[in-house]
Amino acid sequence: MSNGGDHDAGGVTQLTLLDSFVGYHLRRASSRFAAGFSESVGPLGMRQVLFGILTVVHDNPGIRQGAAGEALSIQRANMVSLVNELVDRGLIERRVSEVDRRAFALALTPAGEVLVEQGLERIRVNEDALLRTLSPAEREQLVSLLSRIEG
Amino acid sequence: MSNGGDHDAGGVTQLTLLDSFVGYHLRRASSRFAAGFSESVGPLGMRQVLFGILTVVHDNPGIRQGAAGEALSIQRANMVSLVNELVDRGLIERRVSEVDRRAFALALTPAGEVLVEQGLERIRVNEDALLRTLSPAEREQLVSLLSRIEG
DNA sequence: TATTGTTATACTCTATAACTATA
DNA sequence: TATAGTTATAGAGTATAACAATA
Repeated sequence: MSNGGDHDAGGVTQLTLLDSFVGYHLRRASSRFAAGFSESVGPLGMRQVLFGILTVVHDNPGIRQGAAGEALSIQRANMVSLVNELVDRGLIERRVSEVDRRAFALALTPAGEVLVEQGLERIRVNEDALLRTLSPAEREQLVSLLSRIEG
Repeated sequence: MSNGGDHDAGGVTQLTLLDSFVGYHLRRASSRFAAGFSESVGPLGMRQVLFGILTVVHDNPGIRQGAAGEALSIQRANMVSLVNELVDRGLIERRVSEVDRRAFALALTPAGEVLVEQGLERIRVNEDALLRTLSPAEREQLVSLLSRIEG
């Protein structure tokens, strides 16, 4: 049948060009994990960025707002509303630093600690599901390769 | 010196919790590659999404707009303005499909073909730079591991 | 009825520039 | 003069719902 040169509607879409690029696969895999995060941790009212901030503050109690953003590659200007959101929800305590009155020292509240623990558990379950096709060794290798190209 | 419990300003920020998660590393690596893409291909007026569409159309001349979006996980509604942009810039030709008059058949214009070639070359250079710390075998392994967790 | 593309809309993430208060 | 945080704003990616034309 002539289809006037149109692409075969029943055919498989080719991705030859994109397939050879690492950036393309990173983009797809990352977006898949982001979707999994939304499904599993979203019901706790958490987004990836917000949870990232919580964990950094968990690991570094009293950290300055700017330093927390720096660790996560979030710009100062964008940290403001994100931290506000966490403070408003009672997950983070923000007080003026005693060593530099320009700065804020961030710490988790008890509610914040609880939410971090709940989130971690859900992320673990989610990642185990998404990575089920990889052996533990392959999974380690993936993390190792990725951390070597992060910067 | 007492700092009232504040985080040591000169200390290294810990990322213990995040570090164990694949999703976190994917997010960082992907964002690094996206920045590299912007730097190298951005001057051609290309963004990752737009270039993705061009390559899919290149690989599948006459493909329906919706099928192209599907291959890239772009929703129908969001394809409209993206394809408009490419058509307005003379990179893609959009004509009513001869086999289904509801659909558009997409194809690259000569200018689109040229831009794809230019873009591919720049992406190659960029990826070689970002992946310089990996051996060819490790690079292949990374792509292989990533494609196994994409879907 | 189902599907293709469209419009309208909203939320989030990211980026820049100009401002304030403290250092 | 430089730094920490703020405000305002704009661009881009992504998501949903309702609609018209066609199958």
